[in-house]
Amino acid sequence: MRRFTLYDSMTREVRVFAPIAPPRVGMFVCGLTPYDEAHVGHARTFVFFDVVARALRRWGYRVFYVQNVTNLDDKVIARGAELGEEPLALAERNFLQWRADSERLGIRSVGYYPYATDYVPEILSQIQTLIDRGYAYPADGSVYYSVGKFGSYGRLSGQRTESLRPGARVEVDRSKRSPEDFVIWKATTPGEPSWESPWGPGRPGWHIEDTAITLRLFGPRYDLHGGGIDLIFPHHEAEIALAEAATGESPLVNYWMHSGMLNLGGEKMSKSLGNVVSLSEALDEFGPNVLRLFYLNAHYRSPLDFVKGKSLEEAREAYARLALPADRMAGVLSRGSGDRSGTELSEALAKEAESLVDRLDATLAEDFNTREAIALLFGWTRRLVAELPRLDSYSTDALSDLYGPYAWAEEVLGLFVRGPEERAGAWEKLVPILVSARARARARGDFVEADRIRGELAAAGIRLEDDASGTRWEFAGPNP
RNA sequence: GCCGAGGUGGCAGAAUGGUUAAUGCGACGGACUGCAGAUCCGUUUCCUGGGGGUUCGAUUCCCUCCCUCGGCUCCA
Repeated sequence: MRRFTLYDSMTREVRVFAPIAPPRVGMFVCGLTPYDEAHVGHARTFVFFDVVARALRRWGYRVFYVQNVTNLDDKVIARGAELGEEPLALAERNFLQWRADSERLGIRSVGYYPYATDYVPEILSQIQTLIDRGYAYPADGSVYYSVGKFGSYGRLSGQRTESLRPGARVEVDRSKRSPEDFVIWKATTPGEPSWESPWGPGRPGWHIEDTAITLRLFGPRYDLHGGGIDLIFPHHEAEIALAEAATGESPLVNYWMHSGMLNLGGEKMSKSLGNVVSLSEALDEFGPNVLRLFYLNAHYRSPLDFVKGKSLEEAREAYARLALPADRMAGVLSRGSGDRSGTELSEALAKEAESLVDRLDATLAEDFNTREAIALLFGWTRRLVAELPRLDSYSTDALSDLYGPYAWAEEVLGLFVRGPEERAGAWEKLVPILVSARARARARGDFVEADRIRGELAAAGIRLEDDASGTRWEFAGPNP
């Protein structure tokens, strides 16, 4: 297992990671509330934690990555009412859309997506325990957590309850004994999905679902908890209070990681501000590689600015440059069947490729510095551009060695993902026929015909490039 | 008001107690081209929000102020 460090939001310092029961790592990240489509801001967080899980696995840890789904809450119910859709069905629909999008984005590291509503028995028993221990009280059919009872409340966020502004953004609930208390079981009104409970029909509050899930799956303590930085208060604070009060064990989580927000024009991207760009939309236009490069091109804790019509366009240019040698090599390797003989790599270059992979791991192992890793990859691309003209002459082994740093990025960063059509055989046979027809047209000076062929191919997503050695072709546009 | 994260070139965005402060985008000039594109070569740019302190030396550590963003009880 490789040693690595990460910034722990609880201690506010960079710490060496040590799992409770190596090589196993329990990792929990707060997922979506699927009351609507996911947007490019959500995806930043999940791409980052995907990289964390990928890296840990590469480094020898056995990661069980759980990401919950808040498939029922006020927003889901409200949106359902708006659309005339059953709340749970609405959540299911949006969640499946999210799964499809995250699949396209290359997020495949999550082992389990538990639904909040599948953990109602665990939630009810945790609530009972909290009541028995004096940390929670029923009122008007709901149950509230008594924040004042939990001594270390506020440790993660640095918030002191006395300095909070009750009702700053959310209306104060009159059934609470104290304004900082939060609901863990919510009495339902007729027509809403509900479960029987000792306190009457109701549904789970937001904060408690996560601890019910992690207590069940990981036990009272686990290794890593992640989420957007906007969740620190109150959500993560509440998780700590709920779990530690219920189990009597501390700390609930050994390492807290929070990723920065994606801002749009300096503001947080959110539905209420109406400045969202949906993830599906962005994927359709730019593909996963461009999006991932854009996200990972900043440090995960920094706020990142998203400028519509600019950010992803820039990332697309940058990706095109970064991927040029990688795509060429992948093309050469996939076209041939079996091992090709050819020029072998000079020892110096082979060594360079190998040591670069080490440096990439080392860079990422320092609090997941994806930006530095990408800068190193650009360096490799610069290095290989010189090899471009003679790429075809290298042996399979040599090409694999040269591809090493890109393979690393593919494994850990999820870049250089290629879609199935790039491997589809038909194009490989048909495009060269058209390319040679165009070459003949050019040779006899019929540029109208030559440009027509190039134009038609471009429309079909095939880009032609002429250089000294002839005409190359490749797939243009976003990779799916 | 309180808590937290940030403030680096035209833009995005890294890093470091000490030579030219990375990388990418953009722009400009040149090579190449039937044209285009890609590519190559070259040029272009920040003394790191303001002030003070520590130090031989700070952009980096400390203090203070300003600004931006997030949170302040169901936001990734």
